[in-house]
Amino acid sequence: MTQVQILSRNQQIVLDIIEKAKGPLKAYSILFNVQKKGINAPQQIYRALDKLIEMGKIHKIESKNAFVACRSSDCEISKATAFSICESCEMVDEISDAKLSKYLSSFNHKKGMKFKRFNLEFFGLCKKCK
Amino acid sequence: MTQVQILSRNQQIVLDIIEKAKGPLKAYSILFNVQKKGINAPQQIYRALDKLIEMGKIHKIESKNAFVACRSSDCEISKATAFSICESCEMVDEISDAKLSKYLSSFNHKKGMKFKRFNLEFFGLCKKCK
DNA sequence: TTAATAAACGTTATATTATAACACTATGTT
DNA sequence: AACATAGTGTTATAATATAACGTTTATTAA
Ligand SMILES: [Zn+2]
Ligand SMILES: [Zn+2]
Ligand SMILES: [Zn+2]
Ligand SMILES: [Zn+2]
Repeated sequence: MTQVQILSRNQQIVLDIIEKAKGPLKAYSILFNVQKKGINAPQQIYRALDKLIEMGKIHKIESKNAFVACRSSDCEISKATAFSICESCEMVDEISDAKLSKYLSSFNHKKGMKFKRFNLEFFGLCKKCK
Repeated sequence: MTQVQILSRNQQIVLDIIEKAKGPLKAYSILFNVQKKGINAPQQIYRALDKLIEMGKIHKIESKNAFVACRSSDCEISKATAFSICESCEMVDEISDAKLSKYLSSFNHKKGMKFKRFNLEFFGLCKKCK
């Protein structure tokens, strides 16, 4: 019974912007885009971002300090994320590959760690930029 | 014929600190540690860090904005990096697993990207913290 | 060896990313 | 109503990173 998540006003505003964007968005660029809607401070953005990440609605691209909407509906609360990132045009694409995900999820480091989560970022040139 | 890399003064100072550290170091914590050696500005740290990363002597842990020394001598110029990160004690351990590395290096995203590089970060609890 | 080129350095200033702290408001439960 | 929880708005500040400029040192090649 997956309950429909109800978003707060600010969360919805921030999510809308990220979902409409063609590429990853930075927190302060989101902020500038929503000032007309009465959001004035970074805190309001970062709070919304945190919650949206928790819910798995968006992901943070760590190497870019930027945020993208989750495109894979089966992406279980951001526990296993993979992205391809173009080093030329900055395009980011979420990778949903069941085999990859399974392979990594079952990977256990020898030294005694049991992983709860991973994030994988591939870098290269996209089709367009190649 | 792998030539011995000669490091500049500042690069050597920064590398020494990172290599001696038990865990990942932040740029500004490196800075505070080397002020006695006459390094006064963030630029000097960041420049050294950039070069050391290029050389594959250190890696950046993207999710922490912190830097660790490379422990795997065969880590080819930071093209294929994987880490395990403890969410409790902040410990970071570089993973050298030939199979994993091979698997990921040969992974090609469907949408036409040919990857040059990847970075993988696993999160969980280390032996000690479990 | 000297001129040219590239790499590293030192410094000041500034941009970018992120969090702390506090008072207030809305919402749902007992 | 009393309480707890989540969200909001705001001001201030911390932490991370780069721009720009001029100088110095090392490397190369004429
Ligand atoms: Zn996702
Ligand atoms: Zn591209
Ligand atoms: Zn390495
Ligand atoms: Zn630990």
